[in-house]
Amino acid sequence: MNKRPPSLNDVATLAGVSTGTVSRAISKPHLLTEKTRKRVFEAINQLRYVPNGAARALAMKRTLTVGAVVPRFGSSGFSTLLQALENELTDAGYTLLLSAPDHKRAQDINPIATLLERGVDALAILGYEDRPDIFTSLNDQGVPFIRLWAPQNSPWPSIGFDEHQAAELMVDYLYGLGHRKIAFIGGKIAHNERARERQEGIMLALSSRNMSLPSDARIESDYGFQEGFDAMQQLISRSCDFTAVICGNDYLAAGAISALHVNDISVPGKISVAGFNDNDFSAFLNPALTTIRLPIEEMGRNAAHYLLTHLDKAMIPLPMELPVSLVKRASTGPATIQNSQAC
Amino acid sequence: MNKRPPSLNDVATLAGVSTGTVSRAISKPHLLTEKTRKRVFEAINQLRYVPNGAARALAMKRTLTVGAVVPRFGSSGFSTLLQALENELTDAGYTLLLSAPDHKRAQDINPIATLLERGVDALAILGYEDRPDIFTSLNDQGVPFIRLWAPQNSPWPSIGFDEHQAAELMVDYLYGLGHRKIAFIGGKIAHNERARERQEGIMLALSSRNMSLPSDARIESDYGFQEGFDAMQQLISRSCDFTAVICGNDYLAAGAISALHVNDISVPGKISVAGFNDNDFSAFLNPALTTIRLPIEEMGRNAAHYLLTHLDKAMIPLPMELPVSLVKRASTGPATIQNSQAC
DNA sequence: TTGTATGCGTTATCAG
DNA sequence: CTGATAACGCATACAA
Repeated sequence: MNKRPPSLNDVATLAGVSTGTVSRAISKPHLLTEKTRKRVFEAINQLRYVPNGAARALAMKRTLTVGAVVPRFGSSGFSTLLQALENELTDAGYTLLLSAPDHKRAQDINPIATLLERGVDALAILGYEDRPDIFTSLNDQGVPFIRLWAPQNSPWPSIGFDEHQAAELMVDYLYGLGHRKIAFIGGKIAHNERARERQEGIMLALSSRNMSLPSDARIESDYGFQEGFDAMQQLISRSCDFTAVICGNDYLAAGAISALHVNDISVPGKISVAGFNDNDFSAFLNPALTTIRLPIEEMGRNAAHYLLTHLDKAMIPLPMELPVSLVKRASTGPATIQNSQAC
Repeated sequence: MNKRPPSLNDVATLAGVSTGTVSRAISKPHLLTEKTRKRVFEAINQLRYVPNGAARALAMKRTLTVGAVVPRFGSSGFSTLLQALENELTDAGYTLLLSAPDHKRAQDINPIATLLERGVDALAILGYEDRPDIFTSLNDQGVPFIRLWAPQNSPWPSIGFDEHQAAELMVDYLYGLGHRKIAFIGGKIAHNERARERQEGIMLALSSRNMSLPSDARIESDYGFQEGFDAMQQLISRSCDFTAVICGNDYLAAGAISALHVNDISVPGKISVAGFNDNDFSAFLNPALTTIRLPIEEMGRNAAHYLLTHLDKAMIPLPMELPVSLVKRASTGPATIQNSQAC
């Protein structure tokens, strides 16, 4: 017979005080006499009392929980982002409710609705570029939220960085090294705003330096080591005369480098490889690779700060005079070139 | 002025029915007349009603939420594991509450307590090898839980795989290739049960084949690309005469391979590299690397199934006659050798 | 099939 | 400083 876990009431009885006192002992200890406080905590420990979050949430109308929805996070830069977000939230006493349905499931269910039902005080959302109605709706409902890794032009509270600038940085760097024929292995842009912006940025940067990206020097593929390997094999077999390759993310880059090695093409001696660094930097610093360090952790931290600020505001019983849609775009540090030390 | 979000009551009034009816319309639609059901849902849509999870949880004594605690998950195999767990739980209508404090924070706070307060129906726990009291306590409290990636000998409901067997597989494979001098770059074993088991397994497998691991052929380092690179540089400079290297995880392996390349040592021509594959397989299949495919996703799926089964049991108003501590160890498929196709 | 009433465990308000 | 007591929003047993 599962005996019901101890409640505030049980603690109160054991300590010989009222429930109100126990509640205060937990949330506002300074309001109690040394003596009663001690009595209460003794009872709490004795019973191994654990507060019931649901009841608290119901009474306080706050759950101390923040929801995050991202498209998949196993092995992608998203996990780094989420980790940073989680760290900051935890420090502030919040917990992260996660929804990361992979592609197939994303259509069936509505992760945001699920999170809202569970009761989150705020939301961090990655993706949904094609669903502006969702943000409007959240705004109408007064749910604090922020878009993660968002496109530059988002009308909603967003955090992100300038992918175009990152692309420019990269092209600049290679140009400075003397490269005039540059190939590009990018991610699929169909349903990926980030991949799209990256490609766009590359094209712009190239053309502004009077270079072009012939179609046989460009490959669009899924992010992945094997895909990068295959793509590079293709590029080689096409024998167009590039001297540098830009890769849409670091998995592609790592794969590409391997392919070059296998073909006995020295890197960066004969061909330079540069890549956007979606994933954890320290774990992936390939000495043969020039990497654009993207401010991903900063993004997570800033997102958390924005949300927490917003939540604290909400705690003060004042109407939030700032319409969410006008909140200034939070910003991260700029992307920077990361030179490998080993080459 | 934040107008209070619509409640069951509001819906009921608008639809001209009672709260009980609305409640049933949502959870047990089949019990209602076509007509009233329709009326109710119209009201729901009109008001954009979203059920209040806290209230529901309070009334039902279940939160439809599962907590997971892992030590850090940005860029590690843990993210793959969590993704698999999340997928399965989502399909079953559950949501994942995540706690992944990095090392520093793990000491300050108690993630498990936090999760329990938030109200989770069950827990999936990775780590805590040195805190048996925690599991005892959870068991006493009747909280369904499972240990993830657990050591073989855990007395609690656990899921994991045989690291020794994986190590043996690896050594076997290299032995079959003719290697007799094998080096090992492993993770730090101090606070990492998995790293410890891996090293142990390697040692056992080697000695059972009359090979040894001289101390200058063994390096213990943090998991990471750069660390693997550095470790391999060291091994090379020590000029001991190994012909193969086993790496504790794939970051180390990737770094090691890079170092070999930089030193113009052909892989696997001159030196073979093999590594445990903690991370997402498809993203990391390095053609120059022989990899032990670890059943990580299976682990996540099985963990979810175990928990869900346990939860369903709990839904049936029967006492759980099975003491948790005697539940059979769930198992995953065996680890398998993954040959690279490109070499 | 639907309505009514009570309980779930806390917090918060208001007296004392 | 502490004790009653009324919400909080929903599920459910029971009554109609």
